[in-house]
Amino acid sequence: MNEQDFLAAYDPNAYPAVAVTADVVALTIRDGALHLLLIRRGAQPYAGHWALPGGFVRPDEDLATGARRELAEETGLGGEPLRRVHVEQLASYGAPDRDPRMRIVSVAHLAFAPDLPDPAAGTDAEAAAWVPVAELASRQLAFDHRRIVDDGLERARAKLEYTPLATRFLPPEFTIGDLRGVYETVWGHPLHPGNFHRKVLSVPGFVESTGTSTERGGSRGGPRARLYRAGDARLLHPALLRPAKEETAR
Amino acid sequence: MNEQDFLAAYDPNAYPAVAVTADVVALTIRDGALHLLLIRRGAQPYAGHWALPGGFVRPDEDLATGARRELAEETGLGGEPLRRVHVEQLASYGAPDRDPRMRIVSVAHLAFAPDLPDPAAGTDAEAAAWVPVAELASRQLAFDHRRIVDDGLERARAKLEYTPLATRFLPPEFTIGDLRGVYETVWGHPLHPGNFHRKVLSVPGFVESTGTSTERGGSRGGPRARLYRAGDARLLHPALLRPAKEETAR
DNA sequence: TCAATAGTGTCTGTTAGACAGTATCGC
DNA sequence: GCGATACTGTCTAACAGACACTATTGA
Repeated sequence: MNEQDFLAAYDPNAYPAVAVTADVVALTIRDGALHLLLIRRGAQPYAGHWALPGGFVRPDEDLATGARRELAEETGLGGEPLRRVHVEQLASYGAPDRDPRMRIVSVAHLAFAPDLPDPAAGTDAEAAAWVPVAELASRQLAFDHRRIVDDGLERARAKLEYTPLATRFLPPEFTIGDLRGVYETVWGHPLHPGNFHRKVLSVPGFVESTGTSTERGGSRGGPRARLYRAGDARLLHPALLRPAKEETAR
Repeated sequence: MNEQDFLAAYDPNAYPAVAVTADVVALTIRDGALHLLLIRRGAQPYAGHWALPGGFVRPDEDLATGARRELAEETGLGGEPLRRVHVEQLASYGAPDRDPRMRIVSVAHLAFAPDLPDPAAGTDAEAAAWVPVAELASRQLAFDHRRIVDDGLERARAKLEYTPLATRFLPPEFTIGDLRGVYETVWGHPLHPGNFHRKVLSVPGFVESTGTSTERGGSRGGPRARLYRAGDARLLHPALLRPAKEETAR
C-alpha cells in the first residue's frame, strides 16, 4: 500500500476521542500589582468557578494561534494592542482525569501584556476580570488550573532574569524606573534603584534610548527621567539574577 | 441541568478528531559523543524514514507515563535502569498539517540516560539505533522531528547550566573528570579542568563524596580520581554558565 | 622516563551589591 | 524648603578564568 492509498483508508475516529484546548495564563500589571486574567465559567463542568481563559483548538489553527484567539475573545483585544502581547507556550497538562467530560489535553500558554482594559465576558464566560495574583490564594480554580497558574508564575519570574520580556508589561516608551517597577512587582522584592539602573544600561540590547525624557517628574517629585524603548536583544547577557534564592532550591 | 446530567449527555465524539502522541528526544553519551535515539518507521506515513520514538497516549496514562512507556518499548529497558533515566516534558507541537493522517498534537519529552544498550526494534519500528548527534545533519527526519530535536538539544544544553542533570548521563558513581566530559560533550567546548573541578565542588548539593577512589588511573595515565555521586540539589547556585555565548543571542 | 591526569594554589579582570553624593523635580 | 527620585561615582567581596605547580599513575 502506498502512502496515498493509506491516507485514503485512514479513519481518524478509530482512536479514542481526545480533545486539545489552548489555555492562557495572561499576566499584566495594574496599579503596581501583578494581575491574572480569569473568567467565571458559565457552562458545565465547574460552572460558576473561576478558570483560565481558553478553549478547544480549531482544526485549522496552530496551538499558539488558538491561544491568541482565546485571549482576544476574552479581552476584546485586537490589532496593534494584541500584537504587543507576548504569547509563548508554557506546558501541556494531560492527566487522564483532569476533566470529567473526556480526555482533554490542555496546552497552556503564558502571555505578558501591557496594562489592558477591563475584559468583557465572552461566549462561554459569565464574567471575566483581571484578578490580583495576591488574591488567588483565597479563590478556588477549576480543573488543575491552580497548578498551571503556579507554573506560569514561576516561568514568568524566571523569564525576567534572562530575557527582556519585562518590557512587554510596559508601553512602547518607558523609564528605567518603570522597568524596575515591573521586576519588583513580578519578583516581589524591592531592588536597589542605583544598581538596577546601571545594570540595565550595561546589558547590550536590553533597552535603547529614545533621546527624550518624561514631560514631568514623578508624582512624588524627582527629576524628569529619560525614556527608553525595548532593544533588539532576545536574551540578556549577563542575566539579571533574582536576589536571595536561598537554598530553597534543594 | 446539573453536572451529573450534563456529563451523562456529553458526547466526546461531537468534536473533530484529534490525536495526542508522546514523543521522546532521548539523549545519551556513548564513546564520548552525544547520541540520540531514533527509530526507522515501518508503517505509513513516512515509512522508511528515521523518526523520534513515540506513539499515541493511551486513555488511562499520563503524558509523562506515555513517554516513559514508549521509551521502554524502544529500548527494552525496565526496572532500575529505566528509573535512572530522567524524563521531562519539552514542548507540544501541533501545527495543523504536521501529520498527513489527521490532526495530531505531539507532546515531546526530553530524556537523559546513562549509556544504554543498543535498542531493539519495537512494534512499529523497522529498526532503532543510537545515532550520533553530529550525524543528524545528513539524515532526513520524519514529520517536524528535526525541529523537535533542535529544541531538545538546546534545552539540554541550557539545563546543564542550572540543574545537576549532567549526572543523569553517568553511572551512580563518577569522577569529576567524567562529569566534565558530559559538559564538554553536550556543549561542544573543551572546559578548563582545574577551574571546572573547583567550581563543581563549590556548588552546594551538586555532588557528594563517596569516600572512595577509582581502582586504576585513567587509560592514558594520571592518578586515581575520587568518586562522587549526585547530590541532593535540584538547581545549581550559582549556575555553571556556558562560556562565550557571544552576541549571537541578539 | 615520559606523558597525561587529579587536585590545589594564586593572580587578575569583572561583576554584584552596598553606600554615598549631586542634581532635579513636585508639593 | 522638604522629600522623593534620577543618575553617577566608589568601594568591597565574590567569582570566572588563566596559569602554574605538585603528586600520581599507565605505558
